[in-house]
Amino acid sequence: MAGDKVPSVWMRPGRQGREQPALNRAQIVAAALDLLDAQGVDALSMRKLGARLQAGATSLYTHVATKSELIELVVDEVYGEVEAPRTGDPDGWRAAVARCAASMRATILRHPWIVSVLGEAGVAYLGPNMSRLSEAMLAVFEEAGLSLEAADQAVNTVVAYVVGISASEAAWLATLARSGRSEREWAERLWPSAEHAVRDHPRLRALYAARRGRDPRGDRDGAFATGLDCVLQGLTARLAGQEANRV
Amino acid sequence: MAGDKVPSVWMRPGRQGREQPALNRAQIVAAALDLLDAQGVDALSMRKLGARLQAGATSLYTHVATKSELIELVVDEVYGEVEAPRTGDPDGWRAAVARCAASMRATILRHPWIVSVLGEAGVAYLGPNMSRLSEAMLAVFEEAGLSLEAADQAVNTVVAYVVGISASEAAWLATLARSGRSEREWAERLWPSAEHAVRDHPRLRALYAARRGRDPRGDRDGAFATGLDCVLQGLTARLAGQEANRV
DNA sequence: GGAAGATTCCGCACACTGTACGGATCTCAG
DNA sequence: CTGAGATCCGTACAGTGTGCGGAATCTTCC
Repeated sequence: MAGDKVPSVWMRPGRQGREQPALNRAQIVAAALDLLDAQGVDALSMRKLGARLQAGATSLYTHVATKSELIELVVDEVYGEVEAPRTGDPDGWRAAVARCAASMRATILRHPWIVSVLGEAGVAYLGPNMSRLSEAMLAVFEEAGLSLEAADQAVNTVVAYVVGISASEAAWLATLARSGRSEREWAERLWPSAEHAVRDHPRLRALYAARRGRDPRGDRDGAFATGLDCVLQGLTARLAGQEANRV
Repeated sequence: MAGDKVPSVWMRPGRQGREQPALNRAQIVAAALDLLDAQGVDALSMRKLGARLQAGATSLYTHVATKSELIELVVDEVYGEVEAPRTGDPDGWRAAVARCAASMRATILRHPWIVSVLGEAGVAYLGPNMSRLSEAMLAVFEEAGLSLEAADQAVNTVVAYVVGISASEAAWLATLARSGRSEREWAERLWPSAEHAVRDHPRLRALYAARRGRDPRGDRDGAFATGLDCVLQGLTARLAGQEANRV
């Protein structure tokens, strides 16, 4: 009877004796991030995560209330990778914002699974990293001459564009990763289906046809920058308008 | 591809007696949409969906290869609610695009769960409704004077903004719906947590404080329109630039 | 008629999920 | 030494997507 239950703590060579707690939040979040990056969103289960930490699944619940909470933590962790803009950038606010936007896009593309988690994470606006980022962008726009309300507007607009376009790119990348094929090959395979969908749509057909031979990676950066330029252009105009109103 | 069988929606009396196939794609997709709208994304399971159609769970697999495919179909169905812009709009291309964008946002807010499914749906660009929408927007931008490539750019930019901002609004609404509380009440409850997150961020604190008393619903429409105006302004500038280059 | 083949429906089973619960083991304060 | 509290985890439960095999029904051809 007594030998029935194995005191598993002893059987864990690296980890036995509890001179220190074996698990902690930061560690769990980091492992979850690893797992997500390596295997995608479907592979994140409490059991697998526990295994990766040489711990039981339910042990995690000592440090994390629920899986959703864990995901929110991971998402904020990812936001931590975004390079926030600084006020007083010698290249001007536009360059600062553009750099931040590029960093944000790169971060999302580095973690494509984040798109499928965007709904779960709900209001992650309260995480420390997201807060830091928002504050920094607000500061830059204020410095550029916008009121706080207008700066908020501007931040929301820019972030919406960046997240929107990065999400569609990331969704594409994630589908690729799931299928394990190269982009060219996959497009080739997709083509018949696309062709059908596109039968009555000459413009779409022309676009698809034009893209067939080209490397699709190359002009995505350009497309992002061009669109961002549009948004910033609009903001600049608004800024000028506000100054005009002030005078 | 589309099941061209006549909708056998009429009387299904007992459940047995199969004078006509009892299930079909369109019906399943419609029921899934209903379920999602009524109960949110967590409530969509094959078993529950089957029950709602008075069918077994695995029966659905005769008409739908996989749950992901079903979701893609539902997403395209939703896109079908978006009012596509028409060329030759008497109010000009800008108004046409703005109307379409507003319709798109309204559609997303009517189905907030779509955010949590945006990752699954992956490349839904091939659905008939999404295709129709893309083609229509391309046509409008072409009419405005853009090349096909530039029009594609423009469409992507506008859609990214609209989806991005609507997604963040929808995520908020979905969290609200999950908690079943009124927006004001929820914000009240959230406040302490927000206050902590915002301790070292004066601009964020000012924004939160300013929003405390106000009705948050009212200026969201305005915020959307303002941001969209920015984007369109930028596109207009680009259009002018292109014309200048041509001359 | 009746037989052969398709199509549709579904019960069962399997592997897997998030997490509630209660007990085991540890550390530390008194 | 005693208790309190933190931490870890085995077990269990309700629920998931879906593969499989069989049953019922419809269609087609003789």
